[in-house]
Amino acid sequence: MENKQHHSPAYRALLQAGPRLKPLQQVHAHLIVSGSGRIRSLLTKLLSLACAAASITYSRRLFFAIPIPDSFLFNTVVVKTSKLGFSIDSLLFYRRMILSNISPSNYTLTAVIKSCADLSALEVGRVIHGHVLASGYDMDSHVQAALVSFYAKAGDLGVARKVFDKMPERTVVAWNSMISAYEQNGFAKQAIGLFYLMRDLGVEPDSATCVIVLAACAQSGDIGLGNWVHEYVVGQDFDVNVILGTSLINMYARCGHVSRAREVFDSIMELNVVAWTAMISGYGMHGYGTQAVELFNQMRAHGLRPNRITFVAVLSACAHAGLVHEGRHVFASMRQEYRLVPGVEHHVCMVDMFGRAGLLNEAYQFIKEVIREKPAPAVWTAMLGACKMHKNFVLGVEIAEHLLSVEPENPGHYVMLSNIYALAGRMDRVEMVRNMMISKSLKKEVGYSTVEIDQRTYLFSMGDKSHPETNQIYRYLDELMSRCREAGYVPESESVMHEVEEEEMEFALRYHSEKLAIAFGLMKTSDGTAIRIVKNLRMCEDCHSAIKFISVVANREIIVRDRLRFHHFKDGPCSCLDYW
DNA sequence: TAAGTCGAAG
Repeated sequence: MENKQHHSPAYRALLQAGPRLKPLQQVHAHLIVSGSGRIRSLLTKLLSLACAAASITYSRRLFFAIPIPDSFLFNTVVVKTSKLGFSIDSLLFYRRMILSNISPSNYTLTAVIKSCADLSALEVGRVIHGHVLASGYDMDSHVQAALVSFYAKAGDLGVARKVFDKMPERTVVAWNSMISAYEQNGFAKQAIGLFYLMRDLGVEPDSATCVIVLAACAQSGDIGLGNWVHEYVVGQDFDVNVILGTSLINMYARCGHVSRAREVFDSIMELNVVAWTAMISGYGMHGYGTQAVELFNQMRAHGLRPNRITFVAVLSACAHAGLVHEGRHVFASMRQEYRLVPGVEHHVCMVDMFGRAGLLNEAYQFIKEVIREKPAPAVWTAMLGACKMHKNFVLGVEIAEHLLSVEPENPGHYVMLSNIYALAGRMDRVEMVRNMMISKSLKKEVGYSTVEIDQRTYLFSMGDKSHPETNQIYRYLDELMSRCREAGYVPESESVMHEVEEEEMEFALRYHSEKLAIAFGLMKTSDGTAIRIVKNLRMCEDCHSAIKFISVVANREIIVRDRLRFHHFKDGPCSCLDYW
């Protein structure tokens, strides 16, 4: 590989071809004809460009035509395939490299660790971690950062943190990896905590940090930090590209500020499908179905091709806004215009849409006629929700029992069945289902709500007594509820199982976490301030009805984000129009 | 002759 060879006409021809398949193949043919088809340096450059051209088939053919690949060749092919997302190929080349007794470099190792991360291949990754230790590259900062994100993606947060803690010096990328590890595994609070620690230690966030932290803000509803990050982005003059922009859209939408989300959306120069989908779903979760459908149509008019996720967003927007006609139309266009085969998630949206609208027959017909193969449990779950909402006990019980037979370990089905029995007044059956749950030691996910007051977040769970002002909060809530009753609120006895296992029914209903959080919010803020609640589960019907009354008697706007969507309560009615 | 971190729904 002498310098003058770099300037050879053949080499220059390769450079001129660049990472483009056709020109490369032309030069390759020329090399063979002119007799220089076996020169190692030329082949190496050719292979490297073929990889860069993202042509995995051609790259593979080239590689296997080279008799004894050297370490540089192996490196090239492992690194490039990993980067292009051909993770399995990259691992296969790596194995071949090891078998050929060629030691991997730190570059090779970071690449294969990334491949394992993309594949969530925990076992293979562990083996490669062994190679890292054996090769002595365990102190390389790139390798370490890759390991942190690998363990996070493969689901072992503990080891990820261990690797992170052992790093002698942490680059901003290492911090990003670890913060993202928490965020991706649903620990938004820990992610945000680590972000504050990073700042305290004087590490400057970069634009990737912002993307990650915005996702954590979206997850936990932390609008305070979300706003701060947005200001930081502007202050640092970061390029608000489509990735950062989409993160901002998502954060604002999920923190309840749809109009801010829209402002960001309108400011993005190169909108892609992901950005459009984020905005559509933002409208959907606030119940703005018409805007969601309108934006969907604009997106199509711009010539962008919606993907499966876009369809989930539009269809669920239709479901949450009662737009049955539009939803039908959109669903039909999936196949007809885009040749996309609807999946379980789309079927669920449709059944949900019919169900919420009270069209139980249409929902049932859809399941029987449109879904050809055996309907997935999720589809039946949506149907079951509709039965509960519209009090069709006979069908509801039938479906719930079917679901229990297919998924006997899913606590949600027991809860639903129990609730339906409760609605039908069959308290004996309610008791029975509960006992089944207890005997199987199944636990429903614990519900909690948070409320933000003066930039601080307070967390409440059902019947929570951990707060120092517990007595005042409960007294305030009791007084509030009695004023609601005077105004016409009637507590419902259904949905008791929503978050409760053993507590007494009435106690449970009265002290659901969102009511506690609202009571605290009302106590601590002045008239005119909107109360913002984030809840991890769906709200039960009793709370939904109670909050309508609270918004009247306390004369406050109350905004609740539950697992699925937003509810804006103002002077009585809720923005979801009871489509929830 | 190169690398590690980041986006949409459920």
